[in-house]
Amino acid sequence: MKEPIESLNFIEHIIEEDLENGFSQEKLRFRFPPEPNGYLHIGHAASICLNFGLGEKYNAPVNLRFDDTNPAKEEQEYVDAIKRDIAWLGFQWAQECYSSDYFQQLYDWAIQLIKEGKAYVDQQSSEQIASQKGTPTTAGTDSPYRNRPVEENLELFEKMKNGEFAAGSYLLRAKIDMASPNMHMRDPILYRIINKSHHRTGNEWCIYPMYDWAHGQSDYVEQVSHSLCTLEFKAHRELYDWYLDQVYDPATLRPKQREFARRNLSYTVMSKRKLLELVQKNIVSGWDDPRMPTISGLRRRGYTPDSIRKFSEVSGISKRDNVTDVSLLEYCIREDLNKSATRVMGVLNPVKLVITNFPEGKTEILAMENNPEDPNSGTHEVPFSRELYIEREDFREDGGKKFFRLSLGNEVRLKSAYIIQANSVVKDEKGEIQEIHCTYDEESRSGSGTEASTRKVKGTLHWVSIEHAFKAEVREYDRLFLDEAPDSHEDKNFLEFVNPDSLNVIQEAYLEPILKDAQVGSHFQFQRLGYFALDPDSTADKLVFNKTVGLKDTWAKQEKAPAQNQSQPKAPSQNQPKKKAMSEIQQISKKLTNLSGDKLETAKSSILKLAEEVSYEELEPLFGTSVKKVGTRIGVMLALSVLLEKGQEMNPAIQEFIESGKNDSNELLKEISEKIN
RNA sequence: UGGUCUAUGGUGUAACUGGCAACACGUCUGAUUUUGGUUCAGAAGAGUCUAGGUUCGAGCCCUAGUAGACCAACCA
Repeated sequence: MKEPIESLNFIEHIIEEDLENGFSQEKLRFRFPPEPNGYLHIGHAASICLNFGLGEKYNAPVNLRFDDTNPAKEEQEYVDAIKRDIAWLGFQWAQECYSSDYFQQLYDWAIQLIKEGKAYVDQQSSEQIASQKGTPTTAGTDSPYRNRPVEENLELFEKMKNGEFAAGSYLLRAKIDMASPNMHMRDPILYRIINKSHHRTGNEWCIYPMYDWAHGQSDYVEQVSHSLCTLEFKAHRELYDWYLDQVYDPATLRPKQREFARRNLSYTVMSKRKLLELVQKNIVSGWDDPRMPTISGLRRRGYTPDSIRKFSEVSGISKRDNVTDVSLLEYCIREDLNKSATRVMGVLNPVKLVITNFPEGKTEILAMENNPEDPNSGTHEVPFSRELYIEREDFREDGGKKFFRLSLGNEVRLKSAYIIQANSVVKDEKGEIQEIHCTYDEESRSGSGTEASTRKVKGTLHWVSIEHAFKAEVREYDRLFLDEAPDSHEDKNFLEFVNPDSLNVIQEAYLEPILKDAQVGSHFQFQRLGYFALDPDSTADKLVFNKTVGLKDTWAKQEKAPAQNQSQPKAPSQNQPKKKAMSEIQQISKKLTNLSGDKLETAKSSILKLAEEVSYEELEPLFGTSVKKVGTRIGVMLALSVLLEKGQEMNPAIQEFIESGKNDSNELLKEISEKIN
């Protein structure tokens, strides 16, 4: 047996390489650096799992560092929420740090920069500075204050710090290169004046460092070895390094910034600004609305920490743009909950079922398995009686062959109870079914071991006893957006894609008695329906359950399929533009050399057919197809033969292509080329 | 239009110093099943954006294209 080689992501490759080059493992140190201006989402989970995962893997400390350099946006509420979420995910940070812890050090370094002539105080308006900055394609121009004497800079900066100037009136800028192709190097701002109270430093400061100045230096102070961030900071790296150069002491560790792609999830948005907008416009109930891709939303929805960590693990880390399918996230939570969730029964859309041969007033207590996946999970008691609720969708007067549920004259099993047969229905004046009357087989009780109890029946239904069930609210969720990538449309605002039916509230679901004791944080499988968790909105009088995710439902898929075919014909060709024919030929041709027998023949004939719609102008460029792509050359040769038959005149290019075909080592290509003339 | 980055089945990721393109989700069969769930067995689906080149051999190296992303906040 070969050990499967552990596959590393590119960050791990970098670390391994560093280690091989002599970097000592004890010096490895990471950090997760959120700005406390919003809640963490599933995209952050990727970064959290990356950094803390690396910490676990290499036994290295990981700091939680709040990047709190902007008192105008940041709040303690977010700090608390972020800490709660990371802890909930099961990670422990080595130290809780704040960029604001380093304000004094940062200030001292700034003074040093000024003294070295590497920073100056500017006093222009933001418009002036912006216009001097140039554009990505044109160089910027120097500020008139760029060469202010050191002494004057020192004096002004001192006054900035002392609060002698109005907000926005003065700035400290690094003196780098106004002509750099990297916009971030065009004399970036180090400090601005903000007259706001900071959540940690209060009114101690009125000048605040910018991200670039604070971030890299914070990494340095903490001696973070690998500073991982998302791709949009790639362009900042040059500045990160420049700042570091100014303060770096070779006796210490020098942090390195590396960038990876942020994780996107289909049918949702992943930017704090947009999530905030959903909250502020009351499109959702809050940051922790179960439809939100936030950690707190997922938690409330019923996702487990393990499922989110698993999702991050299987999603991986890379540098390309991505939109991960939500089905992967759903797979992760189903997999986790299948192993652990207690099985219970609840009916969401009830119809009354009367067992006419069951004694009136009698209650039978049945045992139901807590979890068939776990033999040690035991059973719990479920009351059974003459009048039950089952799901309305589980009955059809005439179900047909593929309907494995209850229909007139047919038998099904009631889960953990008896086998019943439907006999008649009672309808109201509108024709809607009010009651289903059935009879049960007294000998068939589940687990009784009788022959009748092991009888094969068409299906098994979940149910609740009307007398014993209690009412609860159930909230079902669908994707928040109808578009796979709602914020990827230049011409449309993401809010246009909000799914109006993302929340479905069932006021009166009927649940088995054991669920009265449900706790927030525990997970249940409502048999045949999905996984559910108690919502914190629950009160003693009224419980509220959130549907975390449905069970896989191949029946629903089957039922939907024919309808979809009607409304959305996915058939290509026909009304497609002509250009498609050529690319379709290329598509088919590619795999030609893998085919044989009938498959090869059908491929060839479809190429011949498609060739009817191809013009010589489209075909000719493909004569140059490289020799190793035999399949494509065969396809092109076939198409050529059709054109020639249709009267295409011979020319040197064609001649040459055919000759090359005749001399090819591939038999099929040879054969076709020779057939042409 | 300048700079930087990225391109591998429908989706997300692998493929170590070039050596039969792998895994997971999804999709489709079939078996098992007191959940149309789970589990099990299997299948389809990519010549790695295009065109050249180097090489015995290229997803990987080189050249030129193409497409997408990011960069001009006193945000992070």
